[in-house]
Amino acid sequence: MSITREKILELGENLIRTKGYNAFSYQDISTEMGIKNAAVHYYFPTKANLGTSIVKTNIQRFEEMVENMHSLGFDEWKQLEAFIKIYVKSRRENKKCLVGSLGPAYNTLDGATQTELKKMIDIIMKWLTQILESGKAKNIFAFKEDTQSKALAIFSGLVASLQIHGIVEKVDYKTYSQSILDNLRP
Amino acid sequence: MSITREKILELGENLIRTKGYNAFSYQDISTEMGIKNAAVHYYFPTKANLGTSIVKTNIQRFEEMVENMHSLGFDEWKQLEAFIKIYVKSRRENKKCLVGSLGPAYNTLDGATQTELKKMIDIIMKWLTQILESGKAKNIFAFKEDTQSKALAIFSGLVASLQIHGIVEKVDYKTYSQSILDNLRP
DNA sequence: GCAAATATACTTACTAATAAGTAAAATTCA
DNA sequence: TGAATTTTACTTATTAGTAAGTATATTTGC
Repeated sequence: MSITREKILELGENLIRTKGYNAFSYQDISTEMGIKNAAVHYYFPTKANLGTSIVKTNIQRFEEMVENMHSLGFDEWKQLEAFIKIYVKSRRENKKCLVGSLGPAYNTLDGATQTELKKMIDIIMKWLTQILESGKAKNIFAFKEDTQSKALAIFSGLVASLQIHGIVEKVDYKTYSQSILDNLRP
Repeated sequence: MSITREKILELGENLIRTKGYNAFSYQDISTEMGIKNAAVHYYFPTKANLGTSIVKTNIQRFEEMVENMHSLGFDEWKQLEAFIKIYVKSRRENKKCLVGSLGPAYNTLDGATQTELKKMIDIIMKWLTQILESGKAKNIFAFKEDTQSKALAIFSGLVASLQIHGIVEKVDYKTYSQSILDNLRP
């Protein structure tokens, strides 16, 4: 795959995660890369196309991580820990996550982008629910709510706390993210 | 206060909460109201001005609600329940909350709007922390995490679950929001 | 091996639409 | 009347998107 294409995807993702989908333009990308905006259109004919590709790339990245964790024999605790680490890293880099960035703009997104975002959330939620379920069975996790609600609470908590932390620094993010795990301890 | 001004504020807030700050225009408001875009500029010279006013209105609304709950003698449980109800209502109306809508666009907002949004989050977080703290002391609530983290978890959970629920309907929102309270039961 | 054809990776130079914002005139209302 | 409100008629800037052209590789046919 082309290096230019890859760089556009990377820059586009960063722009979405720092300014939001409707606040970034092809000019932002082209200027940063020292190319013309038509060159960006060469790789991604429309902005919707670029947006969809960015979400697709993220789904792939997540699925590769899960596969990787399985092949490394990670247990449920270690898997959840690794997932939380993605958010700790995002916080450190002052970036929101893709779901939190695109979520509020959902109604303005192209149909294809909406479908991919929906798919992404679905994949993450399914994985998280399954991890919590089997972790509970093995007595690695303990919680009283139903698994779906617990999964949504954890995921939502990570997504929005990233946004809130980007605005007010109330609690240390590391402390907060650690409390998620502590709270699941049997 | 002018009825036109009030209607602009209301419409603006709805637009932010359904499309996001950077996706709505003065045209959206003026067309909907059957006036010209210059008339909107008469009340709110700039978009930043309108955005700031919308956040300020929301702060006021929240503070009035808290005052009202105090004068009605609501205990900590009832207060938290009332706060959660705001989110259940938003979900029913298919709207995100202001914090969740403006959060991802924070870096693109005007300085004054940023300040107000920061203030709003601060007020909500302080109130929530205090409710949890005194509720715990009275044995109305029980939780093991530190109060700040718990407050952030609850607030973040409400904010982002609204966004996620607007995209995928995994869990019934009522069930989810109920689990927040159930989880705090001693 | 080499010329012709074609694909790749762009640039130049636009267009059409929409954005925020403004100055001045017209209207409404008290 | 005079102040508040709203329209008319703009400007300026930016946006996504496109048509046409170019240099450089790469492939294909002979």
